[in-house]
Amino acid sequence: MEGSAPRRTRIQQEKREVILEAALEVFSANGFRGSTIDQIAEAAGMSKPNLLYYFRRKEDIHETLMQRLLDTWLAPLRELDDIGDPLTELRSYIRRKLEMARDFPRESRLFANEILQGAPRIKPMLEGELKTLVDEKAAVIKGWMRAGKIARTDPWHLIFSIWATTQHYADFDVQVRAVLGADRGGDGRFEDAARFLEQLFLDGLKPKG
Amino acid sequence: MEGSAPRRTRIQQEKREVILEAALEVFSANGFRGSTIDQIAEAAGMSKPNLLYYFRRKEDIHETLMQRLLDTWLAPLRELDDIGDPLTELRSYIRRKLEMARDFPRESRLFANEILQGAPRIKPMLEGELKTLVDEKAAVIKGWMRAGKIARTDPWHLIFSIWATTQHYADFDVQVRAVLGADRGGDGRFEDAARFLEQLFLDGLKPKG
DNA sequence: CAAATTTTTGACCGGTTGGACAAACGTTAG
DNA sequence: CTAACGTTTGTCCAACCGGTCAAAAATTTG
Repeated sequence: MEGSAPRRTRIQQEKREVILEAALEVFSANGFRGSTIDQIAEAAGMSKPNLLYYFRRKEDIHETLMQRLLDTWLAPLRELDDIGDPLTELRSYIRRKLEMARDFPRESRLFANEILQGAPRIKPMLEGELKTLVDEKAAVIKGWMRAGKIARTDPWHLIFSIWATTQHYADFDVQVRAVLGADRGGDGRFEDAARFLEQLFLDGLKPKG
Repeated sequence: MEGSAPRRTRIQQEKREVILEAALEVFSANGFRGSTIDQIAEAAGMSKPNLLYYFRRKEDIHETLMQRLLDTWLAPLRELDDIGDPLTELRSYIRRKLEMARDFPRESRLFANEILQGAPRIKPMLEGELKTLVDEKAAVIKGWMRAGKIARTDPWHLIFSIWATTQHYADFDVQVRAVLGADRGGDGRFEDAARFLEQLFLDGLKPKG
């Protein structure tokens, strides 16, 4: 267990926020090893030793960032609710995830970076908390299938596909923009994506008989 | 333009292959900046100066790796053919991409790493060669839609969704395994994924009326 | 064989990086 | 004022990292 939360002055709280904001910017753009304390300190508008007064090690910043991220990151899935129309629930889950990709791309990339490197720092959480949550929601989805509310398929892979398709617009943003080009790669791309994903997940590609 | 290909001895060709194989392993696991020449040299079974005799700079290794990757990486999309049944064509494209995620996960992660960092080294290729290819195939898909062979939707986002869902099994492998757990996270996960994706892309989630 | 060429290595270098530290600075309370 | 406490900075260090270099070892060529 971790000891009780340390007492902090007002300045400490504020400066720590500034540092975390700066670190999110730097880490998500360069990865953990690709980022230097100096870069974060400069982005936070303070000297390196000053930064190290608030976070004693580079890893502490990353760890704090990751802990906060995970809470908000899984919130949409937690909201997936047994009551309410199944198709509507799934549709709004997809929409919420896509909105997060649009509004919090740095968080998405930070997470993607961590997973890509083999999740050295958060593997236990993936196998514990995350797995539990997904299993729980998979059971909910299975219930919908048994009730004939949605087509029978694999709930786990369904969740993976929602993660993959939505986060793609944050993690692979450069590629998406490059391929769509100047005209279609503007702000409208998220609405296009939302329309497409809704159709894909509800109706698939078969032409309407 | 680049000068003509340099003449190379047999040993040079072989050792360069060994180095590239080792570098793929190291780069895909740690990213470019997270990898050291020493790590690659050790994985290749040679000393650092010896490795630098074959590739004069760390970036040269990465560049060579990336050039090779892109050819094989886009091969499945190039094969997407106008002749033949549209749904069958798309189904086998998805299958091929999923097989690549299964058989070449390191290549997938190397690519993902590059894109995540903003594609500093391959952006021109994304905006040029890749965009051209995707636009071309999007036109093919649009033809299928006009002919009523598949449902009308956005071809570009359709391609994105295929990339996202298939590459997810390589790039986010740790997470997939963690969530599926010991029993379902084994070799069978790719077959489960194939079945799921086929159903998703063809029929969507609406229950059969 | 010997000469020429290619390959391998140990030693080294300059720059960067994460982090330590003590001293200085600022603020607040008595 | 002064003492106590929190904050900031300049300096420094050891480890690491990409890359050089000269010289040795191995291989190829004449």
